[in-house]
Amino acid sequence: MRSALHPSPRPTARDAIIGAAIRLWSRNPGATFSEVALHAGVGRATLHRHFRTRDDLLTALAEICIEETNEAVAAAVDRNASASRQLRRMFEAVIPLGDRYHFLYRAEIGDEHTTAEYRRQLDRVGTLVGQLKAEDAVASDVPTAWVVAQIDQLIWTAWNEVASGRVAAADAASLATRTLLHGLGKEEQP
Amino acid sequence: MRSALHPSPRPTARDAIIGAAIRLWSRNPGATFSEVALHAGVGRATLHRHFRTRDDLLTALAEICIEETNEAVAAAVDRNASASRQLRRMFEAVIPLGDRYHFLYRAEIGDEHTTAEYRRQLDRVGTLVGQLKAEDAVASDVPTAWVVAQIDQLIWTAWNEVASGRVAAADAASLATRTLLHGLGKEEQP
DNA sequence: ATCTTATGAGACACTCGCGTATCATCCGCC
DNA sequence: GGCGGATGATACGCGAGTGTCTCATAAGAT
Repeated sequence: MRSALHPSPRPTARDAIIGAAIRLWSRNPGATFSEVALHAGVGRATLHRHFRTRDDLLTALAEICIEETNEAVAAAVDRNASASRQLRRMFEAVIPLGDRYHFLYRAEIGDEHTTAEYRRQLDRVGTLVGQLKAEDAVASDVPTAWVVAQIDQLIWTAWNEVASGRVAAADAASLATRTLLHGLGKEEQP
Repeated sequence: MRSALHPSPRPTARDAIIGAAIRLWSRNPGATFSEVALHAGVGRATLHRHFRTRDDLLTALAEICIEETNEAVAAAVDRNASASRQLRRMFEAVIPLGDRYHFLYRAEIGDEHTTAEYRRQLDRVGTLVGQLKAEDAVASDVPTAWVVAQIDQLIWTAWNEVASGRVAAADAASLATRTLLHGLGKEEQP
């Protein structure tokens, strides 16, 4: 247990590692533990002191991502607003996080607690989809799972296109909302 | 060039390898060369005889996928039909292939020829998007890159949902078309 | 100044997957 | 029956990545 006077062991080191890992694995998901240490300006031994194994670091990042996502959504979404407005705000809150966490998309997280937490996020999206259907913003004959999958993919695609410079970051959230709710057809667009 | 008398070296072996690799890597992209050999009912040495390295096998599968996809699309699409109809037929033709080739989605193919061929496929989709815009099936203010990315993602998502049993295979193509062109909103649907 | 603590550098052993080589065997074909 | 090509089993060496350990050192706290 750490004393209150030493809130954490040299916060800078841990943060440097996390930052470097995110930056590195975003570009190369297969990057070595040694490379992470190198880019963090830290010895490999030190890295192992903070995160015993590679998986430990990975799951730590996943939990940070989930936490940060939850906070961003909670801060942005007004639960009294309409579901479609909530959706829009959610996109706006989450898409900017993509450049930090998109590499987790295909990461294999073994940790139970983390995967459970992720499922809860998807469940919350499922609830939102239910509300969207209730207020006729989404057709009720479309499987909820399909809508949830689309929202997930939309977030990823949005980040990907923004990162590659093909789409402006400012446009991404509205493009995503529009794609989901109204599609890319010409007729009838809000 | 192989003699006509020996059309190919024991076609069964090569085919068994390809089939096993597809099946195995679909479930576990990181599966070992040895595991592929095992599931193919073939010695690891034999596997190396047919495909010298792991990458050789991977790129071979990628080329097979591209080839098969091209053929499926060519057979299904009537180039005289409307662009939106072509899109629909493309979805119908390609989505069933997903269960065999979806694992290539995140595979890192180094081979130049293969990646070039893939780019040509995307370019062809881009051309189709241009036609969609020309006939006002897709709004012209939406970046073409975004539409192409959506089509790509739609194909992947469609397979994924079908494979997990959350969406019926028969519905996937029309869901994808509808999602892209009209979105999942309730109002105004064809 | 001293003592604690985190750190960096490096060495070490271990595992795993890959690629190669060897040899006996089996099958189809002449 | 004999021959040649393909195969299976096996062994070997190699390199990469990982996790552990030790020891000297630098930074901070008391």
